[in-house]
Amino acid sequence: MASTLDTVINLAKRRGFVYPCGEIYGGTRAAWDYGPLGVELKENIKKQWWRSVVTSRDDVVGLDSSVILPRMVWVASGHVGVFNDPLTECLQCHKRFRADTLAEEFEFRKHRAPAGLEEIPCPDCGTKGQWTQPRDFNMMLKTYLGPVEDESGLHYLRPETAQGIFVNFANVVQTQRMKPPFGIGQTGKSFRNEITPGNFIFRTREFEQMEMEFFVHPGEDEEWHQYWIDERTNWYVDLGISRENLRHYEHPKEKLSHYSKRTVDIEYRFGFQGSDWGELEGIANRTDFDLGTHSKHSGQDLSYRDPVTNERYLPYVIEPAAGLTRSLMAFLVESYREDEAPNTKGGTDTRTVLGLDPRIAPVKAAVLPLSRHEDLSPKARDLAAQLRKYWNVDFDDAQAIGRRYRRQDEIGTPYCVTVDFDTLDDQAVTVRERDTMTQERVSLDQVHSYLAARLAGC
RNA sequence: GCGAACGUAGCUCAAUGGUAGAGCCCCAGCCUUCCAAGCUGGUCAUGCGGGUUCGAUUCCCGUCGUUCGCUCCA
Repeated sequence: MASTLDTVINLAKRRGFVYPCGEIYGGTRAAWDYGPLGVELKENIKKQWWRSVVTSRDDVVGLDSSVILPRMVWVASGHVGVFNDPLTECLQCHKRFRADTLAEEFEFRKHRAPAGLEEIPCPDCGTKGQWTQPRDFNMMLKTYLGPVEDESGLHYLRPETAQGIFVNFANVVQTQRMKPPFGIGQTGKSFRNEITPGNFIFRTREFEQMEMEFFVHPGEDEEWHQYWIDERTNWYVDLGISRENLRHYEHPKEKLSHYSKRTVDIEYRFGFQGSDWGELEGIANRTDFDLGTHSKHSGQDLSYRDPVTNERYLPYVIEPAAGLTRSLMAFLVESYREDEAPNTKGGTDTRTVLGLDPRIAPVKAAVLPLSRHEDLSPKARDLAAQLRKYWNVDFDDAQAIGRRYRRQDEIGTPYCVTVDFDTLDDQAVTVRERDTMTQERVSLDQVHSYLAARLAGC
């Protein structure tokens, strides 16, 4: 019995949401391309995020910074140090460990130092000193700028979009006259050399983020942290994720990232094998770490002076950092359902439906002539062309009408507009709603306003 | 990256050291056709590269990919 997750992955590939990258050459590991429907869904989610976090607020502005930043940015942020893990492997059981923590723990237990790897037994199988040469695993993708491939041209692709925001903090404060509490939002690609990518589009080396850095007075960080945890959770709920499939995960103190004082993840019940839950978004209190470290390394004072109180301080940062492609996967899993629907033979059939919120549905409406007929198809094409000025609209006159409804249900199209033989007389069409399967007769010149009322916010 | 298992149409599954089949999907046609109907016809596959062999999808090697584990995280 295939899990819902498997079924959804299958649907995503079959209907043109997601394709394996470079498939005709055998594919490339953990990279996926977004097909015609996938890119619509992805852009719609991004648009809703941008609207919710940036443009609908007077205290957040947007930004689009470079993927490749000066190398010093990553030295200052700690990524060059922290993302460099020397790993060693037990030759006996092939388990991998960080060489430095292995040595530290061993020394701690034995109360003596320093320990070489040759004295350390494998924590898993106990074999002593059978280790491979420790090798650096740098999580950042490298590239070389300029014609000569040497150290001077070494740059990194960003592992998070956040740093582009921090290094532009002073620019935004100055040019937009922003005062804390305020935020800077950004969406875009990030890159991490994950050791183990997988779970479909859940963990890929190239991925898309929706991040916002919210700068607050150091005394107000904890309230704002909670505010954004609630705000972001509600966003998922508003777009159709049920609360019981969401949970918060509080990072234990000892496992926090190097920059974080407190981090809470919003997790979704994906239904992975092993553990059901997977992270959608991390909401971190990054304190003044980033502005502080960039002040130090750049020599530019990034503190903020309050014009009223004259207080000068380094703002604390609350960061809701969401994975766009992860949420796309969550919306697919959440909206997938199989209904029983009556068929022409008096029995019932299984109807596959993506119950996507109209705001993120890839196709907003499909125009379907009842049959491929010389009087119907052109009329339907005209209507589709009109509606296409406002939304992404499909036209389909192939095969039986019932089959076409089902095809649209499967990709989450909220409305189907059917042109039939009565249309030729009464100048009206049938509008069928996806979830209720109810039908309403709407005159041709009213179709746009009828749909506009129901597709508000799209 | 390492270890293990697995790679046959878009999907689900057959078969075989000697012409690779089916169902579903898809496409075209018929039908004044409102929920995957019917009828007729059609497209599409042994991941890739070597080797053994008269002949390899089948056996062997490599590679790429998938899944699970180690690790990391949006």
